[in-house]
Amino acid sequence: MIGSAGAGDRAAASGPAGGARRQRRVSMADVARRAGVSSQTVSRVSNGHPGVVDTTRRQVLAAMKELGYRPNSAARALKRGEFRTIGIITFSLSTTGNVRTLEAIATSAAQHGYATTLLPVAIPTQDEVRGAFTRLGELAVDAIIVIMEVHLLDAATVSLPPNVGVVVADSDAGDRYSVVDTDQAGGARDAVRHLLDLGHETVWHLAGPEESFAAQRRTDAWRATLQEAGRDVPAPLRGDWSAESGYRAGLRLAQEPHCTAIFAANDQMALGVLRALHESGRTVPDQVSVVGFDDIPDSGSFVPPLTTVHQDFAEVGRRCVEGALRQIGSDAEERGTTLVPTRLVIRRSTARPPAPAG
Amino acid sequence: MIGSAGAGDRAAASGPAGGARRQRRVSMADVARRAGVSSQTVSRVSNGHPGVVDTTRRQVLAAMKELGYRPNSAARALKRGEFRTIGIITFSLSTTGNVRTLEAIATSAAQHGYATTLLPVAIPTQDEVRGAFTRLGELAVDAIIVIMEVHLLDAATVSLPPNVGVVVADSDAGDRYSVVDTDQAGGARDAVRHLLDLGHETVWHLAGPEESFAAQRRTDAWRATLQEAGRDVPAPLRGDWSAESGYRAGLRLAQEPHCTAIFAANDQMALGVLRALHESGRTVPDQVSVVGFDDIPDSGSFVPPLTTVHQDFAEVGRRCVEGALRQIGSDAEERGTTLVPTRLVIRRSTARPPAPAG
DNA sequence: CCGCGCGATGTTTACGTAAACATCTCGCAT
DNA sequence: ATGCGAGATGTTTACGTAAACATCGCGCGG
Repeated sequence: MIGSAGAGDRAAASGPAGGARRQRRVSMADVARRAGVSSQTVSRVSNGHPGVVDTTRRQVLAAMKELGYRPNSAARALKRGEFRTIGIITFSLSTTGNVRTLEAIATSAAQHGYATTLLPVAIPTQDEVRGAFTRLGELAVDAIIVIMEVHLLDAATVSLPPNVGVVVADSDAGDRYSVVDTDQAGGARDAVRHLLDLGHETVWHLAGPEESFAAQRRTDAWRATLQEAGRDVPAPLRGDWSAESGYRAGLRLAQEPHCTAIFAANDQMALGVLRALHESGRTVPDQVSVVGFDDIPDSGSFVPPLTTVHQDFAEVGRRCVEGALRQIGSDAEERGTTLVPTRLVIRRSTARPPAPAG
Repeated sequence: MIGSAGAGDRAAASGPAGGARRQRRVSMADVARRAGVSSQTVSRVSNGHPGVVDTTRRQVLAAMKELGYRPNSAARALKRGEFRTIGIITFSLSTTGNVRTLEAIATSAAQHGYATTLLPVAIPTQDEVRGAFTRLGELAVDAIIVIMEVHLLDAATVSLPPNVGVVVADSDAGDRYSVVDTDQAGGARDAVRHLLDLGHETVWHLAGPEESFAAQRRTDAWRATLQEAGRDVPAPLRGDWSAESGYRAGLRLAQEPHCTAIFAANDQMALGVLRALHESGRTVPDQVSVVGFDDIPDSGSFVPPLTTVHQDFAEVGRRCVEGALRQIGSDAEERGTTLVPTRLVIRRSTARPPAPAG
């Protein structure tokens, strides 16, 4: 109702030309004229400032509605010197973790009255990243959240806009940036201990790609946990996070007669491992136990439902935003790493190892 | 190098205070002073306008570099009346399709020099959607792309900013908006025909949620294809896109003795169906064939690898951006629907039906 | 040899908002 | 009764950019 009335008014005002959509926007001055007040009063109403008597406020609000007034955020940003926007740099959104973190960031930012500008970096080369930062520098953002391996960010650092804070998710650059991350090590340790507690002699590992710090930390914790327990450390296999790479690795693991427990660095690769084991005739969990990492929504529907390490991506996103806003507020750079705890979700892909043959 | 030099200069200029990050930004006036020209000349250089002699241009560029100048996009947007930004309204990013479309949109927009502002709508109520549109109206966007079921958009329409074009993905509102969508009907028809061609008597259907037009269209096409072929149309089951709901439906389908072919409305539900069939002792594809929809990256690693309908989300995203830019350029609203074709990917979850028992 | 014209550059102004400052109008205390 | 102060509202100005308009200088033709 309201909206259409406004539209009607404006169409009428635009004269016989009609249909033109890009006529001048309704400004505070227009509202002020209509309401019979000054534009400053309109501004006060618009921003909820005190010191406007109730009758006046109502008049202004009425005028706003009639005209369909919307604040011009460009002018507002220019005047205030801030954009109320957070920029997000991210790699491809093909991994669940990135997506869920992104979603949480956007949601959390919105709750704080901030918009989010998305800057995907198609190819993870330093040139691409630097380009993204350059574009961000020209963009209207008050802070930047980076969801990516930070070593690709090094060369780009120099072109970082000097006035914006940076928060990095999923990285180890706590010495240079404010980092929010899942407690990869703790999660991996829980996964390995779970398998050892079940009675497995050792745990094989399907690692994520070399360039991922998250993958590296999971691998390190896997190795450390085995060593602490005095177990053999089998050579880890390496995948690229994809189910397909998990499948290939799984085929090889299926050939290892002593392999009774596998810790895959993410759920998608675990999915591939499950398929490979299934096709190789090795049953899960009776002959081989499998643990994943992430707890993606589908993992409860794998065959069998996957025991995995739950990551609280929402919390990661929330803390990223908090960190970004804190930096915006304080004008001071932050450093250091915040870890978000994980939780082991035990389903049906893990069990006690089979009784030793012979 | 360049960046750090600029930072050094500015730190020096800022005097002994040091460390303050939110000093005033370098403006065109600063650059102009440094280069010994007028700010208008700086503007011309900055925007690549002709009519600046080469030596002057070089001086200006040098001054920009020295000072670390970055255009203020707020002022630019205010002056130009456009933001070079596309707003994206989307539901939760839990479905692969939305995510991949989003990614394609952001990438494509960036290639056209446009930024993308993300506006997630947590709860798909009309109030939420309207709120999102209100926020977008205040946001700095030249066009809006909506990735959601459009009927939730109806009530919000009235508060649509009058100057921005709207493109909708995944909807049937071609009469009111410019819509880009996957050819749901064609894909569903291909899936069903594939199963019929294999010799199945009929095809059971696990539909998506009622409120999804995509789901509805897939269901309609499934029914129509069966009817065209003169087959029985079993009552469709309904899921909510999740693997878990697919599992529940799958358990019921496993009880149907005549059910030899299942068309699930998306891959995730198909995953759940596969698990349910497996646990019920019905082998895929020997006893039951299953087809999904989407071709998510993991579907090739399901057990067995899933035959599914591939959606070209990248193309959908690209066309959304093209449509949005066209509307920005022409100041005219567009309507009508653009369909992006699908492709049936045949893997190993489909086969000829088992020979009739007895 | 002078002026015309064009290309290069400078100056003015407006975009819409909101802070800072100015003014105005009451009510209340003296 | 009157003046003072607090609260309500109006006026001025600046944010950084870029269009529109103004000016300057130089080369070339008459």
